[in-house]
Amino acid sequence: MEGLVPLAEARAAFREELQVAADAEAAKAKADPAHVPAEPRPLRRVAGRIVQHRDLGKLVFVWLRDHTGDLQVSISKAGVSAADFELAKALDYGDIISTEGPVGRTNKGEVCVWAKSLALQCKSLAPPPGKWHGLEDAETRYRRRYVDMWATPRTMATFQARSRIVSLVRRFMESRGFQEVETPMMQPLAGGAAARPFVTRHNALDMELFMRVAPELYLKRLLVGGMPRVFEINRNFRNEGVDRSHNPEFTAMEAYEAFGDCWTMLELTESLVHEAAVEMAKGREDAGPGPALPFGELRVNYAKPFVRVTFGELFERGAGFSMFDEAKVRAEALKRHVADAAKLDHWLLVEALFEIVGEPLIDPLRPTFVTDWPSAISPLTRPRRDDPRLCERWDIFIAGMEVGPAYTELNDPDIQREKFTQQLAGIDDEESTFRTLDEDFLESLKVGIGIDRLVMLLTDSPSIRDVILFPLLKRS
RNA sequence: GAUUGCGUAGCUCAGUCGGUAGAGCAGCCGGCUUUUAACCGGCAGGUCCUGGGUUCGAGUCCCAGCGCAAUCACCA
Repeated sequence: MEGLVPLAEARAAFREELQVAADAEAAKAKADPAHVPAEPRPLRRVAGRIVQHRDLGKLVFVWLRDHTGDLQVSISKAGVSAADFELAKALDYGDIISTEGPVGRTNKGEVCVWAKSLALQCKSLAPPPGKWHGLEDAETRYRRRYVDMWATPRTMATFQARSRIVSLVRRFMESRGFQEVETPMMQPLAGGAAARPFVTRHNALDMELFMRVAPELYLKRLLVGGMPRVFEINRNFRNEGVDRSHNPEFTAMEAYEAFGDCWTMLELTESLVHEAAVEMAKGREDAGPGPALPFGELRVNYAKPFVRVTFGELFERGAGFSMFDEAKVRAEALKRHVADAAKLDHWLLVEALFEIVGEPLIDPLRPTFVTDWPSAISPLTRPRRDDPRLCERWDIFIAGMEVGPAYTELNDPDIQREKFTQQLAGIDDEESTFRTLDEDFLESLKVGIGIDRLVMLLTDSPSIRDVILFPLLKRS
């Protein structure tokens, strides 16, 4: 601790009446480049964490950082008390100080608060990570996010963007007449999606419980109970693998509307994603018209309308033959070494082939709705009246990622049960355990949007761990 | 779960053919009143991820384990 301000001194400097009159960004805006501050120049009181410290002898420059950005403060020996100047020289990276003084500029034009006084608010005891590399080690960034947040400005910006997006989604859904609800995270049966659940248990009730894989079953019950339009923004938990676009817990917005159809939900999703992109494009120099936002090497254009293409058309373009041609589908599946191709049902082969030959044809630069999925692989979805082989379901793909599905819920209990059982016949036992039959029926339409993936796309984040504050890691 | 890569100072990284553990920044001491990765002089700083093995000698080669990353599988 040599050279550091003694703890007792730091504690003495901690003043409860701290008043932050203006944050760093406000002070900077006050000092418009063209504007010469009138005398007497306005005093600003600012506080922040020190991210630069240059001691020139009788003049000390520091940069303060808060959630809005960085601001320079200059402390001259002649401008402050002897004690304050000693403090200024002893400051370390990571310390939090408050200071007060007139806003001005340095000879080099840098906006700057010329300190008249300063106070240490919080002493940093641990050496911070590098001042210009930021924190680059992924493991440290995820495990010690609170360090990453101030050491890496982009991290702070990403999570501020996430808050804005979630807020926008909530306001958007409310403006469309949807009511926000909360449904159980711990469920006696994990239903609503074909996924492996986490198992937990309630001791007093001596009861096995599952962390939900989807809110679907409960949201539908709310429709049965008389709420016509509901949505929930909350976590789902799936006991599956982890990769760049999968975290064991993830946030989804799921919405249900009674008596709607899936084409109105398509328009709603299109507008929602578009508006979120417009919000993110604000004040961004790298955003183009549309708006177009960068995602890695791509520039995704969110201009309305989004691309619409049918499942069958994509399949046929990729495979070279119709998905209804059972012989060709089977031959192609065998040729491409689809797992268990000999045993699987025709439509499960179509589904597998679609992923191989169809999905790659989707333009990653344009949000794309893939519509009219085969009924046989969507057992809970209402078939189209004009062609019952197809159903009222779409999925939206952006930059090669599946962001969310929507479908019209089947409301005939007998047909549903029959198709469900039928589909299970083509699936191995372990997986079928976790497909739970839905017992509540009402005509409705559903949409689910993966919030994490949407945030990834709109903030140009390559990994889902970059948009989740505390992603799951193994114990170190 | 499988494959591949990575793990060296607080941070970012070098480390050659197996031969005394290195740099920049951060830290400490000194100097400097307009710096923008400030600069100048000096000092200090190591469980080379962990455990075995080969060798006269291992950061380096071999085996096992742990963690992270990418790809694949599962899934959204």
